[in-house]
Amino acid sequence: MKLEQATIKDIARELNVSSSTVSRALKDYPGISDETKRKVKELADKMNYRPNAIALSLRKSRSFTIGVIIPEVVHFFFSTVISGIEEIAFSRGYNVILTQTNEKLSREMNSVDTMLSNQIDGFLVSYSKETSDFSHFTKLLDKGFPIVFFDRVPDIPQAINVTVDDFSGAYQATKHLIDQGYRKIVHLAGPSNLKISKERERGYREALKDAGIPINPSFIVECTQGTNDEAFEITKEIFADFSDKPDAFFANNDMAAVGAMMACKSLGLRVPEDVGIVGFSNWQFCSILDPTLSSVSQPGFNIGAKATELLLDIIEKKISIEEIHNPVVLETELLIRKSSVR
Amino acid sequence: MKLEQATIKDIARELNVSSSTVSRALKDYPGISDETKRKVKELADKMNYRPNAIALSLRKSRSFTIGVIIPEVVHFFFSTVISGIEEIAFSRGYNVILTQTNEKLSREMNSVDTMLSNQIDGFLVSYSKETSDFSHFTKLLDKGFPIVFFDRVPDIPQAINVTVDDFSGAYQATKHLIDQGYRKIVHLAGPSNLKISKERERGYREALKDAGIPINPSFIVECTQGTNDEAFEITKEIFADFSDKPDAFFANNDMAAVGAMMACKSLGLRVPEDVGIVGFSNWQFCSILDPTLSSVSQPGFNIGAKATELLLDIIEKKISIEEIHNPVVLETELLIRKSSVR
DNA sequence: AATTTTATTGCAGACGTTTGCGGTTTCGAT
DNA sequence: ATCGAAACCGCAAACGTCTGCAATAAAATT
Repeated sequence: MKLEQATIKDIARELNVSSSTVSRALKDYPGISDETKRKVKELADKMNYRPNAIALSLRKSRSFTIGVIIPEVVHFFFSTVISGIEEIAFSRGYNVILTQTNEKLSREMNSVDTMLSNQIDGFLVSYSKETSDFSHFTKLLDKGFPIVFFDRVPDIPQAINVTVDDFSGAYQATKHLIDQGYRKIVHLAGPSNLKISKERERGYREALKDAGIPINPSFIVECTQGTNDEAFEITKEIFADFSDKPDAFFANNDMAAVGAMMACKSLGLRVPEDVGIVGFSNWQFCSILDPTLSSVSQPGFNIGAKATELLLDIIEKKISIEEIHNPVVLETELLIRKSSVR
Repeated sequence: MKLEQATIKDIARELNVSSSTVSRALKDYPGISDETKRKVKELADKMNYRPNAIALSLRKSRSFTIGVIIPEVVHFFFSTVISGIEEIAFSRGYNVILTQTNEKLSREMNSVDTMLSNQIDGFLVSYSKETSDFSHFTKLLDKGFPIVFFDRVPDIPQAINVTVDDFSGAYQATKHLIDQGYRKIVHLAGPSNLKISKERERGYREALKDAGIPINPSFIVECTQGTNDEAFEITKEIFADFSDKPDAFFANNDMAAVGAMMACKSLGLRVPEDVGIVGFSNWQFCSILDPTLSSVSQPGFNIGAKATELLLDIIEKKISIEEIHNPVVLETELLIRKSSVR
């Protein structure tokens, strides 16, 4: 079922000129008569000529395609990032090829391989939860291959990273809870091998410290899954087990916050009167919950857009890797809604 | 910054054989001595040889890449579909290249063009709201180029479509409301140029008809945007303007249902006691709303998976286009939650 | 020893483009 | 009439891979 696409050769044959002439005419090279250019362009139009990008890629060893590797597509944050990536890539004439790792390292490595053999010009990656060894990336980085990491970024010197200010977001969120009079704040933390989790926890700790509130280690609970069911169970256990009941939750992500909220409701606790809750990420649903959920917004679209701009600038050598000494950190913003204001 | 990838030629030079021999050895062609094969493979391994997919594509005029065109990535339903697409494509050795149209026809046509010039093997498309002329697709279809449409599908004979049973889902939802004793059911409809909107409305009408409830045309209101804000306003207007107040809402999508729910709450109406609400799509947030939102679930992942399987089967000529006489219709399922049970 | 078979490899051209370099016209100037 | 310079165009090679065909060498057959 192949499409019989017209090629430069076809045009050349029809017009009794060489393919070089056609190629040059189409590109308005100097040294081709206006008459020839006109004829070539006319025929090209008529034959519906479309340059074969594959042949071009081979010739130039460039594909004008970037590879995106993310853990999961079905995720509000990541889909927003993709949108940002797609937008910039499209406007600058690049294609986006996409794979999700489903949080599996093996698949991540596999994807890197097939994308490389497809001659992509660079990578945009947010690595999987399983990834702790980055050699499949450092090997490439060391050869000068363009890679930009976003959101989940590795702690290696060569890497170019685009992140949000997790620390500040978490700090603001916790401080806000304190300002509202909450004192016994539980932190539903994320997987400890992710830098973002650590940063958010650090923000939480710092805010407590600055307010002179002692940190209760048992108030920091790791939610490895990050699902609302998990957080629901954990929250119920907390209220059942602890003699010192908490009066607020700062969750590592919105889903966990929802779980906590649901658990509180099921225990007859009112939000925000009895318990304050703040999430992280500002997913779509925050504003339609009851009560609406306060959350730290991450500019997903901008992350994608910024990372792509950086990558393309590097690919097109508009900037050198050395220029980007320090990581790009985008601002987070605490959106205060009803769940944390009493 | 190009990656100095080892090529077949490099291996050939090193081993003092021709590139043909290397090519054949790597593929275990007959007629190459085991000794040569061993040496070639060893060196290929050592040199970290990776076949150049671009060169292959050029040679075979096949790219093992499929193009996906969707209106928006940041959309629970579509991201789920993408996930299904990605899963099947990956397992069958295909790449996925993605673009979003942002509901713009011009961008849709543009994407078709650049993907074609990238020699993709086939298309997976859900067209934009602006698209009413399908000539950019029919031109290809007539030449036998593989395209599978999903969700938003055109009503043209050549097209191969994967949809869900919108009619049945809407029918079930409406019937459920009737069974629960609601009588004055408003339908928040979708854009009328989309087939899915029409099907859903048809299901709504049919269910009313079968129950012997007369259809009130003013109870069918088009929500062109499909946002909760829009539905919020529309719902408030309905309660303000109509002397005959409705007691239930069946929305074309979940966001509209949320808008209706919020409007009801703001008017002091209780859900589900005073007003029953059912949405469509079963977005993630349905089960975390208060009350939880009944909705018709669309198997997004399966839609993506099924559409991709079909497309790849056609590409690989496992099935002929003629074989697929009637469209693939996947089942929808009404998930009854609290918002519609009194 | 001559001939055929078999096993193993190489040549060359193709996929569609681009591009350095050289070739042919044409024309004005001497 | 001769020369030089524009102006215009074509040749051929290259990107990396595959493959039909031919070639060579070695082994088997007569």
